[in-house]
Amino acid sequence: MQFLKLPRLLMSHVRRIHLHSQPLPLPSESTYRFDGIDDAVALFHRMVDMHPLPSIVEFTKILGMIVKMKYYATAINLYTLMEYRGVVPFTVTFNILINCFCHMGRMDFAFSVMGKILKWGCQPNVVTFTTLMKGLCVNDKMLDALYIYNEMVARRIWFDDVLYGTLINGLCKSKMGKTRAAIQLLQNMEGQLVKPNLVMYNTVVHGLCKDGHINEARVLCSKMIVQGIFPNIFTYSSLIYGLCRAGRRKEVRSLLNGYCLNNKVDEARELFNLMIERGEQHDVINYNILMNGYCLNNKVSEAKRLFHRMIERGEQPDIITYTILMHGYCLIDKVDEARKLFQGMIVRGLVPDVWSYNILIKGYCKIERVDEAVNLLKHMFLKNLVPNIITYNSLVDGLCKSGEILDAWKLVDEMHYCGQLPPNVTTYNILLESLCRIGHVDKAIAIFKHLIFERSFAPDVWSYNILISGCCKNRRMDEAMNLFNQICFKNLVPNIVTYNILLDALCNGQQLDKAIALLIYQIVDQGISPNLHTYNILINGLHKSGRPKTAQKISQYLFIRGYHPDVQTYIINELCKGGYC
DNA sequence: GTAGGGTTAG
Repeated sequence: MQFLKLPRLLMSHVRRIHLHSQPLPLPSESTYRFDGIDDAVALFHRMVDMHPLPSIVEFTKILGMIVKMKYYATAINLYTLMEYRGVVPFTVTFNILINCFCHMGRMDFAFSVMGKILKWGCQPNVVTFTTLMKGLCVNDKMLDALYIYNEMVARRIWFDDVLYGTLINGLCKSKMGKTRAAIQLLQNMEGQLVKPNLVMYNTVVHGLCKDGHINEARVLCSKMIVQGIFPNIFTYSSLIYGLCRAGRRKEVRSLLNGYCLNNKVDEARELFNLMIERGEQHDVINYNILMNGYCLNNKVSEAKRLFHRMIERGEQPDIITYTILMHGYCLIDKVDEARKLFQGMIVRGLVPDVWSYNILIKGYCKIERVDEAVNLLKHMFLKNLVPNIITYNSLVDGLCKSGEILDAWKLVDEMHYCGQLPPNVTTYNILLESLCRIGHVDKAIAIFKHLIFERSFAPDVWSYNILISGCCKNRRMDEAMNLFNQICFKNLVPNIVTYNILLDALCNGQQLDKAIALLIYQIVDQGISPNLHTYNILINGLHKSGRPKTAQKISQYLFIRGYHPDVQTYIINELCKGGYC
């Protein structure tokens, strides 16, 4: 009866094989080569019909190859058939099965195979646990990884290098930001038989660089070198990437008009040059990382010079190189320059993708040339490129900023009713922000409620920030506080931007003591880091109200808690000391 | 026997 439970897909294979295939002997040397999945499935079916049955090793080999072809569901179905026909599986077969479930995101089934392993009298081994661990990491269930650890300890299974590698990679990539746990793991390995390797170090170095901890990354590199493990192209790439990012603090950029005083992109360049001088292997990716660093730090001309140098040296720019440069030009509103690069890319035989179109569309929208953006959208359709949500959101934003809010709504309604690419929270936030910007806060709040009821709109903290800011600007503090309280009811957490909006409103309303209380009892107490805006709002507010001493006290209060004021606050404080304020 | 990990860019 179990046969009836086999999926239809498998049944069709079964029927086909019985009707058309002649029994063929197994390849004698037990190495298989398949033209495609059908070929592999056909052989598997012939095998389950043989008398006597081939060994489990042969079945397992084929299952392994099917998994390599990424046909996970097929492998599971074939396993079921095999088991039904009386072939006795062993640990390796089960490991393959677990891998399939992990790839399909079915961790529950993957764990249930553990029960199966024991039922068949087999023992799980380090591969079993590594496979489960990888599945947990990929499916973002890092907390359950502890289970694996406990089970391995209980069963006295030693960690090998693959297991360590899996765990380190999982920790660095986890959404919970567990890079420090990965560093700890590297340290723990010091006394073990299994030694950390270059890839493990590179994974952690990149994790640190990605999170902006460039100095820690450098320390780790030094440790690595002491242990006789030398950096390679990946290590350099991550460090250059990290340095480029370190010089780029969003709030510093916006406040200091693009002049970054703590710019590390020059250090990134030095490292890049060093890498080349040392004769290290380098490629288009290294150039792209540095070019992007220049672009994001408002040094597009430097990026362009690097682009020419790259071509002179015979390195071929790719689609990402062009997109990076186009983005750099769009950031400084030189969209025509970006367009020239776009054309240049096509002349070189490169095919623009959705991403490169999106950069240009966003660029045109930003400089309020929405017609050009719409033309590009039409181009995309002609080229059979499918626009994504970013394409549409850029257009919606462009239409709003050009004052064509009705057209923007029309587009969003089309997205909603068409259903192929429904609007997301960002789309609606763009619309809400446009309404608040032109002072239609009542309308924004009404639409906000309507969207929640009618379109199952799930607002995020940004949706609330937009509305709260709208209320504050219109001196409607009660409504702003009401919305602020709603955030927690929705299981959302206010962020530093939410607080900055409220602080700004309180300072503007001369309610400085309330602002200070908010800083001390809500922001700092809840462990939220104040940013440069927080300092400026409060320190400026206190100075403007003639309370420079309180301003200094607040600075000190934050300083001793590890929050350091930034350049702008420092300048303001210095100016005030000199009596310029 | 045979299964498991791994590093860089928009």
